[in-house]
Amino acid sequence: MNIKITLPDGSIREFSNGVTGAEIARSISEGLARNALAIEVNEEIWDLSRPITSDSKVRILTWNDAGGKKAFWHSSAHLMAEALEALYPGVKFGIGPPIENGFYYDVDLGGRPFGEDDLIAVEKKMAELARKESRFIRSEVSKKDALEYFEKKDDPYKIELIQELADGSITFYQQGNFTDLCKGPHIPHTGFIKAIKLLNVAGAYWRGNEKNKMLTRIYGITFPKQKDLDDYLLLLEEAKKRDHRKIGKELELFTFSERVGMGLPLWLPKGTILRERLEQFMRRAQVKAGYDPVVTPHIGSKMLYVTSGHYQKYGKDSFMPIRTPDENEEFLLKPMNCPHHCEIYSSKPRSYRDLPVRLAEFGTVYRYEQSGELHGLTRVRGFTQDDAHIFCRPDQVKEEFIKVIDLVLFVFKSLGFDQYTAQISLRDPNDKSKYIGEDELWERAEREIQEAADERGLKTVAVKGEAAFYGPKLDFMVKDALGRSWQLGTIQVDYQLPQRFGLEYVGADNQRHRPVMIHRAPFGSLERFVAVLIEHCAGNFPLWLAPEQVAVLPISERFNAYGNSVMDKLKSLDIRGFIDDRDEKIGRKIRDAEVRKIPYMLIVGEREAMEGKVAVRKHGAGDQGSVLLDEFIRKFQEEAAVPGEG
RNA sequence: GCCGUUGUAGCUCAGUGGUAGAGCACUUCCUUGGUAAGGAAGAGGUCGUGAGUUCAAUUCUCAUCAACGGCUCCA
Repeated sequence: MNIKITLPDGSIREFSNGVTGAEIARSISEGLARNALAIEVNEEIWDLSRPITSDSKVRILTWNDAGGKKAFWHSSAHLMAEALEALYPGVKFGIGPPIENGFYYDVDLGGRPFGEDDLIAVEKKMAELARKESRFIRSEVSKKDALEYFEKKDDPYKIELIQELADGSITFYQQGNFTDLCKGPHIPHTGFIKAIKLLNVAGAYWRGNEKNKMLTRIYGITFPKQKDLDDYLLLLEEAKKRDHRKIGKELELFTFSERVGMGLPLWLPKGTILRERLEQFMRRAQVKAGYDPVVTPHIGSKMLYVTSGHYQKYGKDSFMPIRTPDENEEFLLKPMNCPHHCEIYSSKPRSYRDLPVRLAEFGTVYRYEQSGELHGLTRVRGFTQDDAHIFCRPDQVKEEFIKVIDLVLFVFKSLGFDQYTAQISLRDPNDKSKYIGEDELWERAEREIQEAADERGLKTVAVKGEAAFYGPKLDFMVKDALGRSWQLGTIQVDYQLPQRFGLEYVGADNQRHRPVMIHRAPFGSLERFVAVLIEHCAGNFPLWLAPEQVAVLPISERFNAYGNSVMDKLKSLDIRGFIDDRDEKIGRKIRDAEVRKIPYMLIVGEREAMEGKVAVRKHGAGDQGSVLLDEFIRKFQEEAAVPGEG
């Protein structure tokens, strides 16, 4: 009896019942058969060797498919486990999944320390075992047999896992001398794994629970070709070079001080210029988009947060309240700006004609983050949000969403983030009790967010159950120059705060209505955004953002006077820069300016001084020849224009 | 918060149970040099902080703080 197999191109082929993925691949082409790692069967990923017994829609997966990589790395985790077992008999295994880049395995080495040398030894063993081309053999086992196997092996972690599985759904995979509880899928054999690198070791609690025993987590990555591994290691190196903490130090953008406190960034003069340029850019874009800037204090009465509900939910995780000496009133450092903005909204009666009201503030907020989570500028305890709250009628949500999406995309485009996606976080349809706000409002908002995103051609993934309890949201992810994803801006609908603060407007029907609130922050936080921007452009900021745009470099001290006159002229036009009038040779001055990533160097000597010219050198591009100073300024100002202006 | 690693000059890093060293940066002098490091001299550190062991601690032990790699968390 034959079965019908539908291929990705829509064509349907007949195969005999029990055909395997490997056979289907071979029927398509030898090349595909050689590169095939797994097969997607009706949206499930299977081993290539598993018989298909009913009409199915399939897709052969190779290294170029996410599913193929996943199987590859999952198999690599098993290979690592096999090597570990060979080298350290008695080792016990937790879980070993594939991750975004590679895989890990949590193991219990019985208290034995595990260091660099061990990583290399395991790597070697893995390579040796990979060459054996051991097949990954799937077998279905009964719960009883499964438990028996791991009891004999004395592996408490696997036993715990099996106990939670239903009988009849348990599968083992075996390759070489190693057998593991695993639902698969796996690549055909270990020989595909040609390049192996174990990256690092870290502690991780069994099942992520700190009450449990800490296991040793070994991270690794593998590739089908050595070249791929080399490229990946280069990428890691490049990422290290671009680390915003390193560049931030080198370019004197920001610093931290133990005396000030951890997670509290100090913006140095050059970093402040960068930050203020971004602020100004956003301020102007927001004025154009109909926002009203507001300013609110850094602290607020504890009652404000009791009203907002944040105190109840986060009070124990925030900085302790500040008490006044006389009345013993309590104040909190503000962890967000919305409650203050709600009070601004309710400072006077609002008519439906006034809506939407859009209140924007670069609000600095303070949140107590766990000490282990602090990281450069991306995770800090005090940061400034490019925050705004839109108070609108329910019928305006979609339109406002579209406007915010436009603003966010404008920001991304202006800063060179060409690749982005968005995640729509929706309610968990199985448990609506977790959320506040009326059903119809939710349904409408969720639908309208999707529509708004679609209308703007935004690539979105909708994830159910990820919404905040107070409303659905849209989060933006950008890909940086190295292909890494970062979560930046966010737009959130909120039904809760308007209710808690009793916000109202008078409708056309002369009745009181509750506005909907939209929280949004295109940058997210300036700190985090600057960090991402630094890593994206490797510290080579676009001209309009560069803290130092121009360096004037006199050939010798004899031309310092002319250099100064050039500098004065530039400064009078708000062009940022400095003159390097040190007693150094020109080669040295150029090198120093290049290292500092100054976009333009203006070299001035006898020839330039005579003719009122400057010799232009562009960072990273070299000598551009001499032009009249005015000519340079004209071109410079064109290039340095702030996006969205002029 | 938890586990692990680290902490020496402004930066990057050597080093030692007998109170410290390099390169770059800095200061001064020589040099006035045309597109990525000219030469010389000098200055600079209670070796993260506190305690303990020792005749003697930057070095060994413990505690503490911070950074880093993870885990957990994230309004």
